[in-house]
Parts: sequence; C-alpha cells; structure tokens
Amino acid sequence: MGLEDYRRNVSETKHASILKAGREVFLRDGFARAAVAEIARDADVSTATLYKHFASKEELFAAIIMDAVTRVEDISDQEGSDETFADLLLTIGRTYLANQFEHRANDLMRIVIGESSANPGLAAETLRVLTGRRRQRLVTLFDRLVERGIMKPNDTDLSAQLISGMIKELFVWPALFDSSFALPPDTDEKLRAIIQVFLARYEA
Amino acid sequence: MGLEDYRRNVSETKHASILKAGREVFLRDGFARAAVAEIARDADVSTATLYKHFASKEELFAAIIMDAVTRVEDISDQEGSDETFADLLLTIGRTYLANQFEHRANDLMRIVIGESSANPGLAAETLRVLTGRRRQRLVTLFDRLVERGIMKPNDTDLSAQLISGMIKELFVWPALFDSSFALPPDTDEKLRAIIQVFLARYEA
Amino acid sequence: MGLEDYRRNVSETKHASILKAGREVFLRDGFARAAVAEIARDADVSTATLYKHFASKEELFAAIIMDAVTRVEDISDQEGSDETFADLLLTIGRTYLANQFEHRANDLMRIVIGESSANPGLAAETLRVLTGRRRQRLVTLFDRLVERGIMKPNDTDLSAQLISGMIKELFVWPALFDSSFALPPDTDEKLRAIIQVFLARYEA
Amino acid sequence: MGLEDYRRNVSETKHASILKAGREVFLRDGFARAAVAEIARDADVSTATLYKHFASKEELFAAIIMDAVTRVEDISDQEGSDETFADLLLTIGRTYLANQFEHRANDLMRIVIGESSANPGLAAETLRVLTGRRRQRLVTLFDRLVERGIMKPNDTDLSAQLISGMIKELFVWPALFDSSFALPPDTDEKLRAIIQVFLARYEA
DNA sequence: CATGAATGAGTATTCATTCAT
DNA sequence: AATGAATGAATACTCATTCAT
Repeated sequence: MGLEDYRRNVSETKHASILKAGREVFLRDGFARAAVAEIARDADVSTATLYKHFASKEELFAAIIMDAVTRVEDISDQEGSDETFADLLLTIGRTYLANQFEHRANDLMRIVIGESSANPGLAAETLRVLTGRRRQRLVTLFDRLVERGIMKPNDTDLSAQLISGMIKELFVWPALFDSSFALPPDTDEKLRAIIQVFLARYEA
Repeated sequence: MGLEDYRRNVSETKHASILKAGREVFLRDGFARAAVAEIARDADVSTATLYKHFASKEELFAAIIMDAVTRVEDISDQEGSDETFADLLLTIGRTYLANQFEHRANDLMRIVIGESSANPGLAAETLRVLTGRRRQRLVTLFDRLVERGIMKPNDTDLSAQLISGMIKELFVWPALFDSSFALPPDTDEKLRAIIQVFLARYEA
Repeated sequence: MGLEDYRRNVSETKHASILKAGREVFLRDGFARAAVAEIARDADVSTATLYKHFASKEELFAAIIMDAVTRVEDISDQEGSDETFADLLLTIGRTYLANQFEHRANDLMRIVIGESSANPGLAAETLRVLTGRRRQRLVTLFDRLVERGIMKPNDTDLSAQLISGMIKELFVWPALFDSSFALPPDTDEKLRAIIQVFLARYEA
Repeated sequence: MGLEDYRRNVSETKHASILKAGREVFLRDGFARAAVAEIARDADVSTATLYKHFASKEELFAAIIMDAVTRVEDISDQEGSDETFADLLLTIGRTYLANQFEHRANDLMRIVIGESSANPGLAAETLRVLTGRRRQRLVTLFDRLVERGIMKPNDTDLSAQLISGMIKELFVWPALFDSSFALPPDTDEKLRAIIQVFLARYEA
C-alpha cells in the first residue's frame, strides 16, 4: 500500500502546486493573457502533466477560483455575542471587508466577471458561493435577532442584501474598476454611517 | 469643397460602422477573444482601413466604451417636479435601471471590469463618467431637497452613494455575474422597500 | 507659355523634394524597412503624386542612388600638378576618402549591396559609375605619368585597382560592416605606407 | 537514457534542417523578403517548432551566418612548407579565393552588409570572425618569415591587410555588386601580379 | 493634376493542446 | 505516470499600390 500512498501524495502535491502557480499567473495576467505553459513551468510540471490534472485551461481556472472562493468563505466564520446591534453590524462589516480585501479576492472577482459571458457556469457558481453563503449567514442571524426582539420583523433576506449593497458601493465597487483601490482610512466611520441608516429602519 | 465634404462623409460613415460592428463583436466575445479582422469584415471595411481609424485594438475598444458610456448618460436626464420625495426617488431608480439594462450597458461594464487591470485608464474613465456623473446629479438634487426642508441635513454625497448601492445590490450585482439576468417583475416593490429604508433615515 | 513653365517648375520641385525625403528615409531604414508613405509625407506630397513621379519603390530607390552616385563623382574632380608622385598619390587618396566618407556614400553603398541580388541592374550601374569612373580617371593619370617617365611602364588598369584596393581594405571595408566606422586619426600615415608599397613596384 | 538520446537526436536533426532551409531562403530572398513560414515549410517543421529553436527571425539569421562563417574558416587551414615566398603567397591567395567563392560566402556577406545598420552586432561579429581570423593567421605567418629573414622587417599587421586588400579589389569587390560574378580565367596571373607588387616592397 | 482614403495580401509571432517515447 | 517536443490555427498589425472624386 505504501507505493500507492506515495504516488497519491506526489500527485496531490503537483495538483496543489499547479493550483498555486496558476493562481499567481491568472491574477497577474487575467484569463486570456495567462499562458498554460508558464503555469506549468512555475509549478515545476510538464504541460502534459498539467493536462492530466486539469482537462483544459478553463477547468484549471475554475478549480483555482473555486479553491479561492472556498478559502475566503472559511475565514469569515465569526459572530458576535452580547454586543449591541450596532456593534455586531460593525464587526460583520469589518470581517466582510477584511475577507474581500485580503487574499486578493477583488482581483479574482474582476477576472471572473470578465469571463462571465464566456464561462457563465463558473460565474454563477462563484456568485452563489461567495455572495449567497454570506447572505445566508446574515439572514440566519437577522432571523434570530427578530426573534429576540432586537430587530423589527422584516424581510430579512432583503435587509441582508441592502446593508451588503451599501457596503459594496463604498468599498467594492471602486475596487472593481481600479485594481489599486485600497480601503480608505475612514472606513470605520463610513461603516457606522451605513449602520445608522440600516438601524433607522430596522432596529426594534 | 465638394470633394472634402464627400470624403468626410464617407469617412464618418465608415467610422460609425466600425464602432457598431466592434460593439457587437466585443459584446459577444469579450476583448481578448474578439478578432479585429472579424470586426473589419462586419463593418464592410478592410483591416487596414480599420487601423486608419483606430490605431490599435485597445483604442478601438476604448472608443466603443466611451461612445456607449456617453450615450447612456444622455438618456438619464430627467427629473421629477412636484411629486412626493418617495415618488421622486422611485422615478430616479426606475430611470437608472432603465439606462443600465438598456443598450447592454451591463454587458459592456463586465468587459471593462475584466480588462481593468490590463487597461486601468479606460476602467477609471468609465467609472468616472458612468458612476461619477450620475452620483453628482443625485447630490445636486439632494442638496436642493435639503434646502427646501424636504430632506434632513446630511452628507449628501454619502447618501447618494448609499441609495445607489442598495439598488445595485439587488439589480446590478447579479447582472455582473449572470449575463442573462433581467429585471424581475417585482422590481418596483423592491425599489419601494429600498426607498423606505432610505427615507427612514433621511426624510425630514 | 508661362503656365506650362510654372507647372514644370512645381513638378520639378516636388520631384526633388521626393528624392531628398526618400534619401533620408532609405538611409535611415534601409530599402525594405523604408515606408513609401513616410517618404511622401516627409516630401509634403501625396502618395499618389509620388507614384506619378516614380512608378515603384524600386524605381524611386534607383533614382535616389543614381542621383547620389553622380553627385559623389562630381566633387572628386581635382588633380595635382607639379608635386612629386608620392604627393600626388596622397592627394588622390585623401580626395577619394573624403568623397567616400562625406555625403554618407558608405551608407548608400551598404544598402545597394544588400539589394544587389534583388536589384542586380542597379548594383551593376552603381559599381560602374562609382568605381568605374574613378578608376578610369586614375588610369588616364597613370598613363600620362608613364609617358612622362615618372612611372614604370605597366598595366595601368591593374595598378589603379591595386592602390585602390589597398585603400579600401583599410578604410572602406570596415565601414561596410560597421556603420559607425570613421576615418582614424592616423589615416595619412597609413596612406603613406600604402603609397610606399605602390611606389616600390611602380615608380620609375 | 534512450528517451533522452532519441529526443536530442530528433531535435538536432530538426535544428540542422531549419538552418539548412533558412540558408537557402535567406540566400535567395535576402533577410527582409525571406518568410519564416517558408523556411519552416522547407524544413518540414511547423513555425512553432522553428520558434522553439530560434527565438526570432533575427536570431535564426544570425545562427545561419555564424554557422556559415565558421565553416568557411575551417577550410582555410593550410600552410605552405618549403616553397618560395612567392609560391606560398600564391597558395594563400588561391585558398582564400576558394573559400570565398565556395559555399556562397559572397552571397551571405552581401546580406550581412545590407543588414549591418539594422543588426550591427551580427555584422561586427561576422567581420571579426571572417576577416579578423584570416588576417591573424597571415600576420603570424609573416612574423615567422621575418624571423627567418625571408621577409623584410615590417608592420606585418598592415602588410597582411594590404595584400588582402589587393586581392579583394580584383575578386571580391565586384562580387559584392554582382551576384553572378565568378573568378575569371586569368585569376592566377592577376594573383601573381599582386604578389609581385607585394614582394617589391616586402621581400628581404 | 492632385489627393486622401482604401485595400489585399502578407508577416512575425503565440498558444492551447496532443503525442511518441 | 511523466515528459519534452511538436503543431495547427489564429492574430494584430503593415505596406506598396490604386482609385474615386
């Protein structure tokens, strides 16, 4: 059994190193300009081996995006406990922005958006995982807050979207068009202003 | 002078037909996959003539985007008069969405976003024209409303962004990842819900 | 008759300005890389007009070369009188080199040589005019010197070639392969050494 | 190890066939008119493979020239033994001309000269290898002859150039301008005349 | 007569993917 | 299983020359 294990190990190592190299190259050059040969070289693998692991450039790209999207999600798993509603929302907003601006999530998103007409499935899946899951978690939280009488009864799916939309407008939208955009120093103040709007309507 | 006029006419006609053909091809294939030769063929022009009008594929693309962005802008120039604040906002929202979903503005935006790291200048300019001008108009309106005591005093630049962000989240964001996304039947209801949130905080 | 004269004048002016502009461009870019459109632009003439004067790029090039070759020749028409044989040869050598290194004759020669398989007629003609005429003049001189008993009787056609060959080896041959080659400071000394060899065999 | 050997073999074969095909095409068409695609076709290789072996048209051309220049050099390695000085020089002259007129060295030289402003490095290197090495060998020989009292003490570097220049004038210079130029029947007589001039000055 | 615009036929180079070993 | 070499198809861009006005 040792031999098989060894082989699986080697294979998994290569798989991972291809993903990693691909990530760098795609991030640097975008989908169309990225060269499969360069990814293989950077991963210390022959192109043929790369194609054994991923049937096409598209598939490799999709795997990289899914990998990244999943990782992003994993980090954002924290929830407040006994803070005020406003504090809770602030924490959520900060966490969201941290996830979005670390790990080059914005850069990956731009590339996915650019490829979305050529590869609609991937874009849809990315949206589902990235946005959908986040929203779901927010909805669950809001539902609990409604139950506990902290939040007014409301269409929580909608309210989750609205606060998310306000945050995106200020911090994500500019990043879509400007790869050098960074979070501004007054991010927290702006988050608080957003929360104020949100609470004016939704706080019990 | 007849000769010059004739030439200018012919030239302008060709220029326009190249822009039109390019628009179609770029929209269908994205920037990288689009073939200059096909654009020329569709425009009934030789590639050499195309290159007399536009020095490079990038320049042609930029011209097409700027043309589209300017056109979009031109339409959105209507403003309510004696309606209620809520009605006014509803009209604004509807107009905004109409502009965004007609003329394939979403599709063009996706392509620009995808190219934004390769062509930062174009993306920045697009953002400036498309988003910036719209926001400016909203800010002007809000300032007037504050003066007339209809709206609470507030950072109107921020409030303009926030309502815009909520609308984008529901209708533009999904369109970025799904080229077949269309305005849902309950668009108006959702717009009203957004306005409700906005007014809870900003109505005088 | 005035109108015709005027037209002829204008035409000749354009002809000349095309030749001049072409000279510059061909010298800078070589034959193949030179662009007819650029020549026309530099000459303040439309391409169509250029083609009225010269039927093709080749023909224009040939005209330029012939013009240059003839000009080069015109200058070299000076001859010593009562100096010594050695002094006479030195003067001739200096004049030859001056002609060759002024007016970019070396650069033109390189281009002609490069095109000689594609355009054998032009190369042959260039050789005939440039080298042939010079040699002829030298032969005539040598024949006179033989008559006057200053030079030993000899095959003057051959001796003319031999002194010319020695000079070329030192000063022209390097220039063929190196466009930045310039006459060295010890040119005169080297010329004298060449003359010494020549006289050892040919002086009476 | 069989695989590696096999691959190297195949690769070397292709490399050589590209060089050969390129040589033919460049010789026929010159640098600018030669089409890389045609070279690839003649070499039974795809253009992509050609570009794996040579990074650009320029590099391929340089490789071909260097290959030719080196081969030319290899042949000229013979030296007289107990002949007279005059005989020795005759042998040297004949060998030089044989090398120059075989293997189409003149044709290649014309192309290099034509490209020398666009590709100064290659021209310089060609001159260095082709002319420089030959001259060096001649200088060494002359130095020995001076030592042995056969040749007058002299600047052997200069004398080597002078005899070379006389030979070039008669046989190489015309070939530069006329690709159909061939060695004339009286070549030997002319060589002897040149040697006579040379010896008049340099024989001890 | 002069022109600016137009073009067809090229050109070098790249790249995702396959295949013989 | 792994590879290096090979390729066919594509692509942006250029240019000498012509033509309608």
